[in-house]
Amino acid sequence: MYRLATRNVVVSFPRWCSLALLRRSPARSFGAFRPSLTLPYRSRRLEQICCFKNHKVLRASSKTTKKSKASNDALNDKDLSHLLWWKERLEMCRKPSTVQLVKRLTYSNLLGLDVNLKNGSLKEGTLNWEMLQFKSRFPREVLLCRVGDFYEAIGIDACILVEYAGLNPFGGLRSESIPRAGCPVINLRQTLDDLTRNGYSVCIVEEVQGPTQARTRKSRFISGHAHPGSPYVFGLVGVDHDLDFPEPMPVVGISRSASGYCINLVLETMKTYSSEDGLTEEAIVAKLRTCRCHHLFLHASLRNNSSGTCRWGEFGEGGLLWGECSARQFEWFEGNPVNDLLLKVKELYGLDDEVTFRNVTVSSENRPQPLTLGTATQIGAIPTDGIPCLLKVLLPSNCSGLPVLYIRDLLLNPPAYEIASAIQGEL
DNA sequence: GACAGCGTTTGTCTGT
DNA sequence: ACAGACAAGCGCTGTC
Repeated sequence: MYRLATRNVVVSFPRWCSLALLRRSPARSFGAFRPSLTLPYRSRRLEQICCFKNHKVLRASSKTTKKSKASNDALNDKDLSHLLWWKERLEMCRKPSTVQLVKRLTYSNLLGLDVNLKNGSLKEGTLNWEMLQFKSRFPREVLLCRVGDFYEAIGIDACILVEYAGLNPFGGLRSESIPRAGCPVINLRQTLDDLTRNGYSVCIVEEVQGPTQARTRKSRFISGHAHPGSPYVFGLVGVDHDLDFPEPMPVVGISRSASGYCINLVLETMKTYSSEDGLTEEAIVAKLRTCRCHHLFLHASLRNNSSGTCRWGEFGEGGLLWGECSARQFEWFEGNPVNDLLLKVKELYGLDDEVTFRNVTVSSENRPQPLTLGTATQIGAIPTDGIPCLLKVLLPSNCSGLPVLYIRDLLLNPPAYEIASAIQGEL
């Protein structure tokens, strides 16, 4: 018995390692992304890792331990950062059924599958293994895999589906199987809307249509992605049905420069980016509050305040921006505020390094400064309790959608005088 | 190896 | 009118 346990300790080390590292994650952390977990750091945690008791692993047979090892071989530092990212999101799940499902996860592979549970096999050639390959290509997207008349998700993705798409777990909560959930093909649009509305990107895997040889699985391929502000199109647009394209949601990066605060907006769908520098803290908070962003990245330069404490938000400076950001999900990034943000976007959307983004920054010469938060609030350009909404007064009651956003954007970011005159002339 | 059973959602059918 | 069974396609599991 002792020999078996000892053997499990050695063989299962990678799994324990990842689990122990994940357990160090604080209960509440604003920066979802952490720099790579370095090897020296791993060494320092070795003692804790070896003392970490996982009775489930100790109970496992040598056969299942072998399965665990197989699923861990490919787990690297980057995968760990992705798993940390998912773990933080899963900790926010509140539905009782989701909470129960999350307990069945192990963070030893990108899908969070416990290979010791029923249907948890990651053996090469199985559907789970194939889904893991797809997941590793887009680790921060929810993976929906077409299986017959359903789109199915397993592990972490199934938990997200249950929490945000209102689906029921496969086999209910009594099942001793891995978390699984799915929606019928006809409900894909609704499910994608639910996920993207909650800020998640989705990777959709289709199966090749047509007959297959007996006792062989269908071939599958990634047919597309759905992002917040960028709908999934493949197979959803019919001859008699128009797809409603929402306003694109940018990835936003905020940094500090010698001339003030800087905001960089990247639109993946358009492959464009724009930068605005020299903003006051109030102006950048106003921009943040009026911009629905897909992902928010904060540059390390924000942490180096003039007090020299490296504690952002302390002693007032940056406090307003900190208050705005701390209520949101964000990640820290370092390096060049533009180039490294673009790298993050490529990583996020699974784009090749060769993909280029066009700079569409509009020159701020001869252009009025954008409204500060205080002004925008007082005139009712930003919805505020007790202050009438200016846009509702200016525009007809039946006016909604893009026109409202356009006018609001004009108010918050006044164009150059000649452009403003031209717009006035047209009206 | 062959085969039955199971299962996400939802519309349809059947029985009470 | 209502409740329950069933089907859809696929892959996995368990049994023989």
